[in-house]
Amino acid sequence: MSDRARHIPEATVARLPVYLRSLAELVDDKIPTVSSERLAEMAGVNAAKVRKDLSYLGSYGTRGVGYDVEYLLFQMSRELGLTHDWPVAIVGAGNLGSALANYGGFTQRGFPVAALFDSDRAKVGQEIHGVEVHHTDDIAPLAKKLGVGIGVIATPASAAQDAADKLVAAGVGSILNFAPTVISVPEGVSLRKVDLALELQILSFYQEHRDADG
Amino acid sequence: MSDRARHIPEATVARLPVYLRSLAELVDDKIPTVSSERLAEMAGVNAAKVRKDLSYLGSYGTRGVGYDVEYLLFQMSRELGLTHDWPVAIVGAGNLGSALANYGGFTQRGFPVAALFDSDRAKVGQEIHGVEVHHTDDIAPLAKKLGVGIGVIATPASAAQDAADKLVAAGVGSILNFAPTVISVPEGVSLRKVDLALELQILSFYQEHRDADG
DNA sequence: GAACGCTAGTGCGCAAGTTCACAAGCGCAC
DNA sequence: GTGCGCTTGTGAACTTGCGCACTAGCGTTC
Repeated sequence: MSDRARHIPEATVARLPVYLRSLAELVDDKIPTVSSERLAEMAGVNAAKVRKDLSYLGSYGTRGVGYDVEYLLFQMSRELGLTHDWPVAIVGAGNLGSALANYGGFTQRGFPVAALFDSDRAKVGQEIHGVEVHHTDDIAPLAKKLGVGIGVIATPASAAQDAADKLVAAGVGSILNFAPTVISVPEGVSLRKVDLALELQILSFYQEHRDADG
Repeated sequence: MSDRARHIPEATVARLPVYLRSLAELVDDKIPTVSSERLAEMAGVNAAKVRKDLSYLGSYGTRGVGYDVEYLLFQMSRELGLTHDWPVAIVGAGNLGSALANYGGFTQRGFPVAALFDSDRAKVGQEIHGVEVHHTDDIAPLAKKLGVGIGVIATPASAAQDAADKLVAAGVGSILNFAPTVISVPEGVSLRKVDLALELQILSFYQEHRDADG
């Protein structure tokens, strides 16, 4: 069980939070057990996939019955590292950075915004949603001091790589990049990206080819 | 050439906008031709993958030389359907919806915000970034009238499915969902999702398992 | 015009991910 | 306690995607 936890496929990891959300809904509705089929429906995937995904966490189901919702929720939270908070640093206090800092969903889900950074000295010292803006030169000492493990890049594309380098230098192990550019990080650092324009362009492709393809 | 355009793999489609951005940079720098290797470096992928991806669009390269940047940029824009604007409708005029409407990047990249919708009558009639807020009941007639092909859902999770249904009823063929929930759409409608909390939870997993895995 | 250097295009084996289908096994009914 | 229905867990086939390594072919030099 704990042996195979080391080899959870990426695709499975990306689905775990979706299952987690579904389980949270079931807890709210006071539903004690759930079958893979029901969970699959809620998560928008195939039932076999649910069972295989969950099997990577261990054998937490009961044949003929299903999964104990609360127990599975706990085990999954533990596996995802959500039993404790992850202080987050946001680099870039422009429109997007401010919006993210103001967005309560982060703190609520265990990702409190511990610090904001910007390279514009005029912004340094300001408070956004109760978080003070610091200069990007201070990323390393401050992020370390605050125990930041996850960094969010909300800078313009031109400043993104520099922000990433500084976050990595500060010991940050995971980066979520909102800047519309490719950034590179050393091996061992996790990197994910969110690019709104890119998503729309992908949809544009399918929209453009809709008629032609039937 | 045009035969195979019908079968471009999803993974390739998702990378095309990244190449497009790289090509735009090259045009800005007045660089006339580019090799697959250089393009791969800029896009953060493998050179062979670049060549294979581009070959789905047609044989636009020259052996021994590389790709003509402007010509490839044009062909790719055409393929992605970016030679004309795609009016977008945003459902949900809360924090996120407003932020998206205020974000100039959409219009700039050919996705003008044609309409905003909200179920809260108090918000109807307000203007956000020059776009009037309409009631969600009016999605069908208005979206059709404005020629909206792509819809963005920025509602709370509880209202997301209803928003999707209304967009689909309005003839919208592609939906970008920001609500933290799974929504279902009829076959033939493209659906992509952006979920910030989910991304952070995925990073949390790798952060939590960093030490154990070496 | 022949030979060489360079780069696109692609066939093929491999890896990752998905799905089917079935065996294992739990709980309930009688 | 025996049998039946239900649901998990997983082996195995299949699909998709990746990347190496080779071939095709353009342009330039001599």
